[in-house]
Amino acid sequence: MSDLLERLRGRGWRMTAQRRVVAEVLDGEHVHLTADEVHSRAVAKLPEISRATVYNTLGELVSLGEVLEVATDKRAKRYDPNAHTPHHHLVCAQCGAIRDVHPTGNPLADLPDSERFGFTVSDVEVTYRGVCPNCAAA
Amino acid sequence: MSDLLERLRGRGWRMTAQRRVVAEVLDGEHVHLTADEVHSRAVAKLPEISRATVYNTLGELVSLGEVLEVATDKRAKRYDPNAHTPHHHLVCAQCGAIRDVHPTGNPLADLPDSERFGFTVSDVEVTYRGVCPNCAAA
DNA sequence: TTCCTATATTAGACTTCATCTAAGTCAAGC
DNA sequence: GCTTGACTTAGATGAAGTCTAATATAGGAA
Repeated sequence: MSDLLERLRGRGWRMTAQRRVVAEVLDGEHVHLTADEVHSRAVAKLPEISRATVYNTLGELVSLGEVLEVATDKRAKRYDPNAHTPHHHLVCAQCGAIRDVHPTGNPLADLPDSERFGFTVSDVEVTYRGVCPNCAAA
Repeated sequence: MSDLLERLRGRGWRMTAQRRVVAEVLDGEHVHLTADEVHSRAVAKLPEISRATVYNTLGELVSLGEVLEVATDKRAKRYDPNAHTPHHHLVCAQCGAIRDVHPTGNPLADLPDSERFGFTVSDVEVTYRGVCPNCAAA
C-alpha cells in the first residue's frame, strides 16, 4: 500500500489527503468496487471528499495503470486494484459478484491473423458468466 | 429476416408495426447498433415509434435469445443480431468499432474447477481490444 | 518560514443512457 | 365487428458519470 503511494509520488503526483484516501480504499480490500462504493468508503475516512474528486482520482489511477476498469455489465463501472497480475473475471449473472480468475491458455494467440481485420490487437479480456453459490442456494 | 419474424410469431409475439420495424432494422445490417441508432433507423421507417418501445422490444429480443447485448465500453449498450452463431468481439479502443471474430480454442475449457469458486459457469465472452486500421491511419 | 502559483478540490448543474408510469391504442380471437 | 389484454406513447424519473467556475492547498522558491 505504501508501495502504491510511493509509486504515485514518484510519478509526480501531488499527494493530497483525498488522493491518499482513495488509494487506501482501493488498496485495502481486493474487491471490485464501484465508484460510488469507493466514494462511500472514502467519505468514512474523510467526510468532505466529493464525488468529482473520487472520479478524477480513479481516472488518474486508471491512466497510470495502477487500477483497472471493469465493465462486466451496464451497471456502474467497477475498479480493480489488482492491475499488476494479469487475470480475468468470473461474474455472477444474478448478484454481480466478481472473482478474479486465472484461466490456462492464451486467448491472444487464439486469434488468427485472418480474424484481425487489420487491427493492432493489444489486449484481451475474458469474462466468464455464471451463478455464484450464494445465488444458486437462494 | 422473415425467419426472424416467423420465429417471433411462433413464440406468441403480437406482431405490431413497431416490433416489425425494430426486427427489420436489426436484421437488415449485421452491425452492432446502439439502442439510439436502432431508434433512429426505426423512426426513418415509422416516424411515430417511441424510444420506450425500441427499448422494450430490444429487451424482449434479448430475453428470447434472438439478439445479444454487447457492453464493450461504458457508453451505450450495443445490440448484436448475430445471436445464432457463437462468436466474440474485436473492439477499436479509439472509435469503438466492433467486428465479430472467431478465435480458435475453447476458453470455457480453460477455466479449471479450482478457479470456479463454486460458480455454475455457463458462458464466456472474449473481447479483444486494439486499434482499427482507420484510427491507426489517422 | 512564508509566499506563490500551478495543481487539486468542491458543490452542484448538466449530460447521457435507460427505465418507469399512466393514459391511450390496437392485434387477434371470438 | 367487438372486446380485451397486450402494446405503445410522451414525458417524467432515475442512475452513473462529466463538467464548470470558484476556492483551497501542496510543495517549490526565496
